[in-house]
Amino acid sequence: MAPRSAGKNAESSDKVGVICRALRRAIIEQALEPGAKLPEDSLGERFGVSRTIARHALGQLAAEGLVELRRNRIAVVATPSWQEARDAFDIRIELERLVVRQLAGKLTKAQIATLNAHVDAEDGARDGTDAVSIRLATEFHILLAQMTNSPILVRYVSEVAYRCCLTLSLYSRPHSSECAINEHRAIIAALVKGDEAKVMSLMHSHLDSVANRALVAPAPQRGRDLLDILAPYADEGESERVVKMPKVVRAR
Amino acid sequence: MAPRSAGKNAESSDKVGVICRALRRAIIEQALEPGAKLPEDSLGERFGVSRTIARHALGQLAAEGLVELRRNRIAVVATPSWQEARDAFDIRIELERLVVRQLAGKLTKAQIATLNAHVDAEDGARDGTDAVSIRLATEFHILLAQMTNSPILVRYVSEVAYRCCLTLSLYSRPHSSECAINEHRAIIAALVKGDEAKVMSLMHSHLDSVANRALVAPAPQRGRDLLDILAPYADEGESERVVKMPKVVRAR
DNA sequence: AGCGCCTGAATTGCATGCAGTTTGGCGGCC
DNA sequence: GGCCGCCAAACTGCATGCAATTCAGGCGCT
Repeated sequence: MAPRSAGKNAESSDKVGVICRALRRAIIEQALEPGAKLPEDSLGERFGVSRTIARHALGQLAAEGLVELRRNRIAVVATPSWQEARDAFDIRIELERLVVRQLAGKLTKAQIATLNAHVDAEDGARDGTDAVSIRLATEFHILLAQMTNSPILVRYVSEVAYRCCLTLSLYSRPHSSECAINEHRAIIAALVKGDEAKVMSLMHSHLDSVANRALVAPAPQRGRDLLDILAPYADEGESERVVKMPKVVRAR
Repeated sequence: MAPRSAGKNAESSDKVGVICRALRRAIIEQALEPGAKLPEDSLGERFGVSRTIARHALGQLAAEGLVELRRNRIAVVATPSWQEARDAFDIRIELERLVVRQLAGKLTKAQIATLNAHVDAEDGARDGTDAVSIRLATEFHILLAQMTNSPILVRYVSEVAYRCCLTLSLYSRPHSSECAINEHRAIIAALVKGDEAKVMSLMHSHLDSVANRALVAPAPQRGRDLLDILAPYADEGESERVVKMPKVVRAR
């Protein structure tokens, strides 16, 4: 909540940053599904800025892998392939092992309190929407990364975590996140105890289980990613030759 | 060399991409030292585009951590702190272990040939400038990452490798890179042999040795990063109250 | 001489305008 | 009826212009 004076990257306090954060959040809360169109005009209008700024924001998000930018085409929310999702989780596991390795036994009391408070919040939001639960769970991991005081690590963990979030909305069954909360508690406990090996294996299995629960199977027989792209829209417009986008930018 | 149809990110074939690649290369070859100013006009003029495009390119590079963007201030080539450099190498080690783990024993003949050719090129460039050697060594690692066919991994390894390059120009002694070449050859051999554990430990020690050779010491008594920032300019303009930038954007 | 203010040049922040490309739908043709 | 080509609308790619901010140097004051 605090302004977080640590430099972060190129989007603090300016309008581009506002748009980026808003879109990121909308994406990970699945208000914007993969494949949703993001026209520069609509974005600019929605946020009260010109296309130039909206465009710049899209560029940043594309660099993070959250949106896809094709030349002369409307930007869309990224639709990672199943393989990319798998890769993202692999990378995430390694990065987060690094995080907890650096953190084991080195947490301050205040940090421990912060983490516990966050997990309590996760617990409290259990009866809310799935989207909020997912966001909070993701933010727990980012919170951990931030405690390493390594901006680079924060950036990479954040990015890859967001990316994983994105894939959850594509390939995941509606899952209960209770176990995740317990696993978060276990990780905090191990971190406090300072057992480096333990906490690394906990984190590993935690992420691995999330990945396995989420990335159920390569889908029926997905030889083409076209199927993946159409998957979210399979429940309506089945008689049309070409599937129209059910929701565009959601506002206006 | 092929157009590489794989989407990559938001900067293929457009002018922004050209500028990004040029600047990246200039930075890792140390033609642009950390702290060098990058005014939008000069960039635009140099590349024959408008400020808008130059600005966008700077945004992308900032997202990669190669340039620093401060509001209302001229963009500069990033000057990572010693700690950030250390962190970058830590992350890089983990990521590249992941790379070689996926690659061990799975290289095609063509890939092996490509790798060997690259190392030969490194060898051939040994009597060239240091900058070229460093670039080639870095590109070897990126080449490896590309062979995983994981775009995400490619992106992260590239970024972090570039970042490490950047730090080399700040904290490294002029080192001979011959040993690095031999280590590269050893890694290829182990990859071909398919010994996963061996290749991972080789990669680990390879990067670790580079890091240790490079990041010699925390510098005299760097309580302030101001010292780090001024370090590259310590050899001239010593009588001035405020140090002027020795070289601006190098062209015009 | 040293210090601070003040002013102009340099530079960024951002919106707008125009040109080129894609899109989607309509009408004609087979 | 189905298919192909054309056309207008939508959208992006990019440059330019204007306002706001920073920066550098000079001037006056102490």
